[in-house]
Amino acid sequence: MSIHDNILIKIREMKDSLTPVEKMVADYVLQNLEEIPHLSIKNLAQLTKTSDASVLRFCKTMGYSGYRSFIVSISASLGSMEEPKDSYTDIQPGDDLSVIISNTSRNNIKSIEDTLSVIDKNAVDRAVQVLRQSNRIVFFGIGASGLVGVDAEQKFSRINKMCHTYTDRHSQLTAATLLDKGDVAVFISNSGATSEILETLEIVKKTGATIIAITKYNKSELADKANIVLNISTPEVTIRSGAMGSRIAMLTVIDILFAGVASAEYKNVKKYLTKTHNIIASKNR
Amino acid sequence: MSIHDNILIKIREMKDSLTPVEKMVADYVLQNLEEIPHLSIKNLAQLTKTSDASVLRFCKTMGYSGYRSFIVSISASLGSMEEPKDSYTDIQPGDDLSVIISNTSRNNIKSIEDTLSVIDKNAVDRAVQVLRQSNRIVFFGIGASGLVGVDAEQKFSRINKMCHTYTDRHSQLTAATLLDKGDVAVFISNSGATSEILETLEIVKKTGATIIAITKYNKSELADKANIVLNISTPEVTIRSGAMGSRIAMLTVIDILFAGVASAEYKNVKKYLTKTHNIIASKNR
DNA sequence: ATTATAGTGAAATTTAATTTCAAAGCAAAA
DNA sequence: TTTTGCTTTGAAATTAAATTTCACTATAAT
Repeated sequence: MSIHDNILIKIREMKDSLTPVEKMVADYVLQNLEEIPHLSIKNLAQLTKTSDASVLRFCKTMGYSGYRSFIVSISASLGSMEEPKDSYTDIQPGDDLSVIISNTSRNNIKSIEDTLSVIDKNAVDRAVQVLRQSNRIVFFGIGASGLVGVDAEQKFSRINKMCHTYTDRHSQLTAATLLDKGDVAVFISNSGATSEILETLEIVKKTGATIIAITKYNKSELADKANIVLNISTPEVTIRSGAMGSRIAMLTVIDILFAGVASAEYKNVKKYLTKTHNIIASKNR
Repeated sequence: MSIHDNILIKIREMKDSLTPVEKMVADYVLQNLEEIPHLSIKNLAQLTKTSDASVLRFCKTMGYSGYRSFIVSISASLGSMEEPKDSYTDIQPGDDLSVIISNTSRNNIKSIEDTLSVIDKNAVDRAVQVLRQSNRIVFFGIGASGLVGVDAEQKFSRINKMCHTYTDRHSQLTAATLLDKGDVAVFISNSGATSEILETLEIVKKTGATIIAITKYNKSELADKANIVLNISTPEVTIRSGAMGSRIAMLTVIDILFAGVASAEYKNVKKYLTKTHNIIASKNR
């Protein structure tokens, strides 16, 4: 039994196959995880209104060799439970460079981690289906989000998907008008409230194209009107530091979509990827 | 004493103020961390060729109330030690979507973490100085790296730095010719061997502008010829999945440079950031 | 040389963990 | 309904572990 198995999960899983008294112990343990390691078996028996023999039986049933190794395992699980994640840390004036380096990196990492935890797997699934079946894909994004769109275009082009990115109001409006039922419009906007994006959104709505939104986890007009919403989590420290985290999260969502499509259509996609990779490699000799 | 204090560190710190016998125990514990939680105090006394009383004294000296709570703390520390980080994982055809989601995210996270560990703080320091003192900054990158350059341009523009990005061979060559002593050229290239980039590099070399390279940790012509090299670490699974990780690492390096410059010049920079933020916000009402 | 003092382990004591066993509960069979 | 066999349970007995006490040793200071 590995040290990294979380005991909480294990207890919950086993709970159904426990005897009534064992279940009482299980419940108490789950409710009072933190204090368990400091209790003696007798203490725990009293607290659960059972007997020490029953507590020990519980430990054995859970697969431990005795009370001691049960305690050890609980402690390890407690230790591995993520410590209260430090929140995003804005860069302060005059910060030491090594602090800047580590904070910046950590913020970016956290942005990915948090996105992973808010993203709706089901929505990703639908998005991948829609992208696969689409005639063509257009990406809409302004500013930093526009860059994410360009990145997406580069990726999806490599597997021979018809796609294009529009990064300014004018071309977005034009492109939006020309969309059709079988098309997919991917809107990329952290706030979900960028005025240009909303303008374009209105027009796309009328065309019947499927709308995918990549936007922060929050109510927004964009999120409301999209057919599929892919949420990202982003640091709230963007004001001074210039929207650093959100691109990273957005790019990760793009990566996921791309990987989802590429993996599902691997047979076809493989030859494209090899070809596009080779041409670039040969040019770089 | 928090559960999240790492005991290894604590023992090492205290080691000097321990008695000889206690030190023997400390050494054994450090050498055999994993097995300690399963030993009784008598076992440990035998293994360290001391007595149970001494082992207990050791625990007390370390600040624990007894052997039991010492064990609990060791277990917690063991639990919190990061499990062996899995390496980059390529996406396989037909992978389950949730696997794709988590692998993609993890690869991106790992790319940042690894970059953090290979990056040379000193080089970053010099890069920040150079960027601050420069008349203007130009970014050179092709393809995905070009996007990173554009991102950098967006950022540095916001703090009123003269800068521009060139993403194709033609405009790069043109811009390179016009560089001067006080200028900085930032080359962004994962391989460090992109032919267009090397062409441009030759020209920049002659102008006397300072050359910063953002490139993977490896020998390369670019790394050789640059004045300052900022290394990134990138997954080696790029062939099929389309250079996913490296952008993220590159963007993080850009973030670091930007934060470094912005933090050092905070007084001036603050008003720019506020202004640029406000104008965008007001437009989005 | 003598006296503190800190460090140590053996033995004694206390406490905790484990095992054993008999009683209680309960369901299926007679 | 009663009997039988099985499971569950806690009290008591046993064993093991942790803690305390205390006397001995070595070393440094007087």
